[in-house]
Amino acid sequence: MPPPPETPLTPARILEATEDVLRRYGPAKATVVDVARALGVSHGSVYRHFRSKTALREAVTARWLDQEHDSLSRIARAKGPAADRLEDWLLTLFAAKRRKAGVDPELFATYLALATENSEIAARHVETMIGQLTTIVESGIASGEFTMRDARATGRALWDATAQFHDPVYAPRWSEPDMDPAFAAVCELLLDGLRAR
Amino acid sequence: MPPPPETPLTPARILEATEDVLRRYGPAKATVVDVARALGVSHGSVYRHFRSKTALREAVTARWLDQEHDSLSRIARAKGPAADRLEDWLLTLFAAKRRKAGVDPELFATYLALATENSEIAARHVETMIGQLTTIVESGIASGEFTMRDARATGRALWDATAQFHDPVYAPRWSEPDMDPAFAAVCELLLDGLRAR
DNA sequence: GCGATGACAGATATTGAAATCTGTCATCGC
DNA sequence: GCGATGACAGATTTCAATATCTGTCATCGC
Repeated sequence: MPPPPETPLTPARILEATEDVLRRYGPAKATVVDVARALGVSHGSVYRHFRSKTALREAVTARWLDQEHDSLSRIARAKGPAADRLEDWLLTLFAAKRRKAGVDPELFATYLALATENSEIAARHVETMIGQLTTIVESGIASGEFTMRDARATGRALWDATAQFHDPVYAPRWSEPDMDPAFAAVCELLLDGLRAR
Repeated sequence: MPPPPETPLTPARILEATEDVLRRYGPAKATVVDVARALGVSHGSVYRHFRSKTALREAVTARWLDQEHDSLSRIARAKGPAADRLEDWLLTLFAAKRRKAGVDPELFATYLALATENSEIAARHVETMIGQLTTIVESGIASGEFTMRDARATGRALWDATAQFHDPVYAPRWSEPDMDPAFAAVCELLLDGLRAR
């Protein structure tokens, strides 16, 4: 542990340290005191920037989830047939979640904990995701590919129907061998359903 | 606690007592000693009929899950359009799960525990359910309503896509107000997908 | 003045000793 | 002979004492 460096204590530095601590100890063991120690400050100083330990965890998780949003929203707003973009979007989401669960298990566990507790952050993430699905559905309606009335209800239905492939509670199954065909089958069924309208 | 009645100790009586004990204490607190006490015998006698505590829990849960199978399989094998029967089947399944979660929370918790541990019993239940879905899909193919190649893969996809409405990990959400429209939206989407083929 | 500090109270987690439970089996009584 | 028993070993759970953590705030030093 280095002595306090002369850089000022900022929310960004605290988040960085929190992420490290969470990765090292996991959400069950990581403490605010650990974070302060990693930064070479007292834990009181951390509380100057974040209201509570929960707020810290949420800020880290929000940042972590945001990485995902960018590439997905690019797909959602791209050109081409809505059905193709939808499939691409779902596949990319599934791949990203699977990668995160494997590569960053402790941060993934943090996210799972938030999701289980019905955190505001998790709810917001879901809303963002459904919003992007809705965008794709709307563009499909605009282009005449789809004809349903309520794009948002359809976006939510797509989100619900693919829960197995993005809800963190299912992460333990994502490494099973038959997940890819299962995903493909659900995807195909849903796309057929959309085109039918 | 009545003294040992003169009835012989049978697996059926033990299951009955186990169910009572599970309902009273819940899966976390119920012990084999409790079951034996309820029957007025020593716990060694219970082990004469069931290999382990796990085997007991599984036998109780299997019996409990079987109640569901009958009415569902009647729907699966009934006459009429496959799409209607499928909707009926899914709706009945959802209603049954929701009812059990509310009326019998301790036995439901036992089932949830088994499902979480990847128990053989839970896997068998899933196979039975997918089998019934496959039956409906096959009858739809036979009647010309549907035209997909692989009925079983479709059955599995239907099961996966409706996980939110039957997987016990989602039970806490089943009492939320927007579950019924969400179910209807997913159902409609899936049925459209089937008819499209 | 202002951010940082560390002592503090109450809440939560850890620990280790004691109690209970699971599963086995030699023995009992009918 | 045969199902039932209860003592037993090892695993697991409980419980209470202890330690650590969270969140606050009066005080410090720059």
